[in-house]
Amino acid sequence: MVEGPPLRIDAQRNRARILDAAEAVFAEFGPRASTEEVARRAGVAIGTVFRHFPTKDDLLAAIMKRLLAQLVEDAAQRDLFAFFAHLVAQAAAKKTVVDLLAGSGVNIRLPDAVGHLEEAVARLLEQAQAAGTVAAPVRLPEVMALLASVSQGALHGGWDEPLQARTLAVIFAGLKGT
Amino acid sequence: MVEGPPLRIDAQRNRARILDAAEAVFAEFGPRASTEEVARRAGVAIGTVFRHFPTKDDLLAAIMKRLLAQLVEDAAQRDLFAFFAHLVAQAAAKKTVVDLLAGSGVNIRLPDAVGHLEEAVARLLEQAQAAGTVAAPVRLPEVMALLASVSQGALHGGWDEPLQARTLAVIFAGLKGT
DNA sequence: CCTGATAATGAGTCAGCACTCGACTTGTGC
DNA sequence: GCACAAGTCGAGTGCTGACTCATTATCAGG
Repeated sequence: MVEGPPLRIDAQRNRARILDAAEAVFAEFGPRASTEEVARRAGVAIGTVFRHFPTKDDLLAAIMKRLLAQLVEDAAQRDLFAFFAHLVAQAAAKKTVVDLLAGSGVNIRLPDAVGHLEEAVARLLEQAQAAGTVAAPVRLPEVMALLASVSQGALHGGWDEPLQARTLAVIFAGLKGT
Repeated sequence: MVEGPPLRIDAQRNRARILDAAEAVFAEFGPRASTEEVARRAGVAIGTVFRHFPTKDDLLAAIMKRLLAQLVEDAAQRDLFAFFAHLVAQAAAKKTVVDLLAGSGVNIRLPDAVGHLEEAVARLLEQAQAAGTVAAPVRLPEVMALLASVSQGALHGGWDEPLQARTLAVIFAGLKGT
């Protein structure tokens, strides 16, 4: 993360446009969408995309980082159950995050960004256990696993709202324990 | 499913080899693996693969059908909980089934094969509810959703055995109800 | 302004992969 | 055996998509 001299303002603007376009495109078509499509939607030549992100994976990594940061913020504003529901509801709209949470496909490692999300969820878990809405023996790893699973499922399965609710109900009951 | 005249025996043998190779290759690399690799591992020229399966999707569909049939059989020999555990344990070894259960990526429709699996799971669910190990209000769709989710999660997350157990414990508790 | 550095452009390169097809080989019925 | 349909072979085709680079346009400091 070495910072050279600051970017020229047109470069900053393009960089931002590219990130926005990439987020939209990858959300719509998944990570397999072409870089050209991103460039087109950003209103920029393809060379420009590669000047800012030398590799497609770099571009992916950049938007993942943004999306994860967003998730951390979302987590801070909800309790554990609401966060689950939020993730599921958003899953379809955010193919990319979900795919990342799953570590699927692309060659990306964002250990610290994921770490921050884990911390946020850890806090929610503590609160829930303090409030007695989640049983004591439940630990963070299985909560993360369930979050990842359920968002994957929701994404690929295209669950409708009632199904979301019923599936989450089972998981919530499980977290609460007997 | 119109059957022409029976295949020559060498053709039958090659067809079987191709299916086996495809199952192995796609399990290892996912559906993105190249058809050439399948041909290589089957010890067959690429043209032969395409003679038997005019399209890559046809090949995918064929092995999916086999794998689903296998799953139905597995289901018949277990109770619902054991079947969950079985799926999770196998997930990593069977990228393809899981991806199919999810309907992800490839253009395949195998409605009846999936239907059979649903029937099998429905039977397990009935039994479990009769035995009181699953709460009455739980319905088939959420059970299927959980199966799909958890196998996705296990696949992409690379869970180790203790994590599998703990995650399943939460879900089982949820199914059993309060 | 002017000028050097910085950025944008987009046609072009290269590699991978699904799929084709004409030449060749092999099983099969007589 | 023989003839011919059925099957196999694998180099070739076309397309897609990541990435490059010489040229051109734009910014920023003096």
